[in-house]
Amino acid sequence: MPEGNVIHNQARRLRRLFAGHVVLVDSPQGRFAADAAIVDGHAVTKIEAHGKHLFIGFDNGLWIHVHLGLFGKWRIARGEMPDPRGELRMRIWDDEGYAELRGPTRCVVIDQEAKKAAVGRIGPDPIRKADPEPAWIRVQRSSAPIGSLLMNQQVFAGVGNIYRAEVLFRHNISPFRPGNQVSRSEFDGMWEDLVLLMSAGTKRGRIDTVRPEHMPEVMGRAKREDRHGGEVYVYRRDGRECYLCGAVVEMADMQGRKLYWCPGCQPA
DNA sequence: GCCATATGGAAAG
DNA sequence: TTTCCCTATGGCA
Repeated sequence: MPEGNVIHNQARRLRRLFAGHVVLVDSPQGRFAADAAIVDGHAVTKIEAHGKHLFIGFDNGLWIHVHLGLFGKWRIARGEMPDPRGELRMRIWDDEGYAELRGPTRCVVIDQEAKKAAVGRIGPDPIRKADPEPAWIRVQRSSAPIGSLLMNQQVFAGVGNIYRAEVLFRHNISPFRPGNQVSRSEFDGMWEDLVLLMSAGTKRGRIDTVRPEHMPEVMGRAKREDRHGGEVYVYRRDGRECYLCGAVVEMADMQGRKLYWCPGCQPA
């Protein structure tokens, strides 16, 4: 259940474990078996994360392309590989460690050209400190709500439901405001914030968005509330009071995903 | 056991 | 805009 920060974090861990190593690859579940055989026994040359996409490169010029989707999970560890358990789509391992992949939306072997095309399909990734100009152009020309544009991977690669809700809160912008009514300075502010928040999220392996000066207010209450690994202002806090203004945090469906915002801090 | 839920995205209509 | 896919887990009987 990952946003871009998690994918970049996993890429780093996989890199530390396997970069330069000859590895074995299989698919206990069977659905990746034919593809696994193509890279099995080859050396890993590089591992890249672009937005929520992960690419594992091999010395035969091919790549494993993984997208976790909503349910996908990696288990990455040093030591001896355990016996297969559950629906195990793919395993990569050597003498030093192993990685297990379950439930991905996408896991296929592709060539260099297809890899390049996949990267080209997505927008700039804040974690890669990409040039935000293409995102600004899309936002500025669109009448779609900014809450929807932030989730569009062709506009902002790697942003997911938590960062979407939180960055809008931090900049006091209503998720329903059309992209073409977002100013350049508001866009720049959100982009810079995403670079910092998502980079920090990559290092820590969790999402924290509460500013240091607000931590005292938050900590007193957060303990009794929903825990999901980080401290946030509005994500999954619907029905509870905003930490800053006291208004009740709202929730609505936006294109099939749950959207959270504070009507007090983010007026329409 | 059953049901709802989850940080996502593509295909179908 | 709706439907479908992928898997595990936690709450409830």
